[in-house]
Amino acid sequence: MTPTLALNYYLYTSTAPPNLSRKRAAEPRANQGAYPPRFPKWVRKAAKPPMKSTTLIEQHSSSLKQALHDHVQSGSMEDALWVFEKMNQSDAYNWNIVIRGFTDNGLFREAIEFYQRMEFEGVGADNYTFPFVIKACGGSLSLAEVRRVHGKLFKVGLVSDVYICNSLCAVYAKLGCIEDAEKVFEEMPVKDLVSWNSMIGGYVAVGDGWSAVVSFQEMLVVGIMPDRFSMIGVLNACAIEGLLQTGKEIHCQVMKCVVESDVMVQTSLIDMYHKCGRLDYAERLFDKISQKNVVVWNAMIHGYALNASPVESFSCLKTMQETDKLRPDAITMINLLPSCTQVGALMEGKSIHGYAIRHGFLPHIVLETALIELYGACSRVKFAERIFGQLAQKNLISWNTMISAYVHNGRNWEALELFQDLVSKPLDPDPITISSILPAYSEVASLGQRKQIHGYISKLEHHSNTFILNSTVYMYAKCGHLGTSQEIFDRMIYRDVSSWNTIIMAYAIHGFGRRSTRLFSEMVEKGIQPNESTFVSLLTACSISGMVDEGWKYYASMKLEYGIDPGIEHYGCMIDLLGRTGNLDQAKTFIDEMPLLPTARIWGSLLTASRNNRNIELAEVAAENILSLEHDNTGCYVLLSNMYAEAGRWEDVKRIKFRMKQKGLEKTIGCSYLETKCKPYRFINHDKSHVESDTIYEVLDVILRKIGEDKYVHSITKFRPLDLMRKKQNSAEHHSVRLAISYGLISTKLRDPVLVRRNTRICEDCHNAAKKVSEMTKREIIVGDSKVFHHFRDGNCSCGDYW
DNA sequence: TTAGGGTTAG
Repeated sequence: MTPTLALNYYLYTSTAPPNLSRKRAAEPRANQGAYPPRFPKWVRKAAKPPMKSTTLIEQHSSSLKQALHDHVQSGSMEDALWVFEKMNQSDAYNWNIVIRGFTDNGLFREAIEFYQRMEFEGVGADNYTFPFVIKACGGSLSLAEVRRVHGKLFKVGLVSDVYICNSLCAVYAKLGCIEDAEKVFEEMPVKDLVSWNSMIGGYVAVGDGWSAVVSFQEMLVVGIMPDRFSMIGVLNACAIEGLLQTGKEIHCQVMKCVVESDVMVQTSLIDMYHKCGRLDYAERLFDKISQKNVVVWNAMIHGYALNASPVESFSCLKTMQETDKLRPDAITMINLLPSCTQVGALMEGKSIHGYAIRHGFLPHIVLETALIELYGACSRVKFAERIFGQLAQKNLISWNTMISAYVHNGRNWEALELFQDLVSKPLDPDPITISSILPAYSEVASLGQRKQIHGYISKLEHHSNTFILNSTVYMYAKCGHLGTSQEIFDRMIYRDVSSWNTIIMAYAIHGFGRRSTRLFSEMVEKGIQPNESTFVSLLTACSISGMVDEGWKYYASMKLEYGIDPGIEHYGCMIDLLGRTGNLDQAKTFIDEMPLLPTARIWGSLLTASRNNRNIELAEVAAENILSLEHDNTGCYVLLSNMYAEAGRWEDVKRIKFRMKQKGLEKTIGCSYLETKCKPYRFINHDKSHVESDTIYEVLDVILRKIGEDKYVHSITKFRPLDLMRKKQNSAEHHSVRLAISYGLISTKLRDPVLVRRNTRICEDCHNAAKKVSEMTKREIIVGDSKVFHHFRDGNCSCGDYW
């Protein structure tokens, strides 16, 4: 019989099994795997224990009690039960010790079942029994059991016991039922320090930092002196709400009382300063701690990651190991991984993964989720999938992380499938799930499917959540329905800074920069404080709409008026602006002088600028830098190859193709999508699969004749004959975007715009043709490519011919 | 013999 089975055998039969093991019933939790284990029904339903003679036991009752204590304290629950069966079982004291033993050893289910056996045998539970039982109910996350025990308290007249009420407050809050905790607290005739601490901790547990701070202040008003637990609780509350000033005041109080040198309080202070964005305060405090433990080092590593200082995060790890001779634990790994994710440090992330395996930290759901995020961010979807597939337990965060990994890597169909899978599970999607999946809907789903998800969201508990509405606004903008975005935005009762950032960005990607800047002014007038993302939206608007002077003005005001330091995204927008005006040298100098390490996104901006200004040398520099950061950036290879082709450098085209083949990379097949009457249609170049293909081609031929593009004309004319032949093969005449526009013109209402979406950038020839078609047909044509939406009207494009 | 505790995923 295995130790766990033996333990249950004792629990229900009180008869010794033949091969009694002296081992512990179960090892303490090393990780968050499936624990405690489930037991077979036949063990649970074993017979009621027979009555035994207690004469001998009574003679040795004192030594038996000592033995019971010893076994419980050492976690040997099997032995404790063996002793218990020899004791006086009408004495609640003995039952309490066993229940406490189970609870302290994480065997919550067993604790509850043992209490039920106590009830069954008619032994009256007392004021000591219930705190242990309530704690066990909390441990097993059993709200129904807590309520049952709570009801019992009324019957036995213990509903006012301060210890029991404190336990109830803590457990209700832990299970997310803060109103129940508040009710118990309010009805307590006597409240002590622990009661207040339980409520402060309870508010923190449900993420309500403000109420926790108010509770703390009320506690001081009624004359109760805070202890270390109060300080830790209220500092957590300040961290949640970003209340730096209150946090500093608490720090002053800490300095005045005995808890000043308490390392736990100091860790909470450090964490609070990090979460309030004050690395400097956190560092100063950290340096003063003479005896640093792993937890305080972990808090520091986490703080650096939180404040976008990944290098410092890794330096911390080094010093912790070399100077303090401390061994990193699973939490160290969890705190380090976001730093790897931030800078795309795949090798370092893999080392951490290896370390975690070697040191037995896995399975660990938080650590594994952090690994999924890392691999997702580093485009290693297969690794992420493998970890996700092997998770012993999946929680909502792990599902959300895997969905985000798919979306981040453009694997939108897989993301949708996974989301559907999640919906069929008992887990309820939360605002993070919805905001993660909506970009996939905006990329690949049909309008019908998007309306379906919108309907699904409106039935969710969080349907009016600002976070979800912001994502919905962006989803409609990203799939070309800017009007719907504006309608949802207008109907929002509460708009936060992200709502404004979203709508500014929505107009930005559609090339309506003026509208974006007007919205920014409106936002400021309404007293909304812009943040870093506001300026990303605003600078994107200026960049896409070619508003160069305004761009520089906002870039300057960001720091001067709002005290916001430019981040990598802002620098990217400025390089786009410089590229637009043809200042390639300035753009390169800008990159060289940037205080941040250039990322692939930065080099990507330079590459776009080089392409649009036909500077192959600089494009090569940019591309090499991108490929040194992202070896499998297919788009980068393709763009460079197209530039060589346009310049007639066919040897270089061959060289790029060879490199791509060597790396197993394939060019993304360019597709154009059109939706009419909620039916999606997909076109590839020279596509003839559509049932109305003949009509589409006939209409296209007529249009091309009318706009003077019926003969092969290319933007670059200096080709050798052989090159011209190669070019002819790639003629834009029947490119997918033209086929989609042609079908759009004949299948939609006359006054409606034709909306086409592409998975890759629209080529220059089709861009020119679309301008002419809009002029000739007097129809608005909208083409959303992989970067921006082009609104073609009266022969002009909203992008100002730069994209 | 009872209650509350620092760092951990988007």
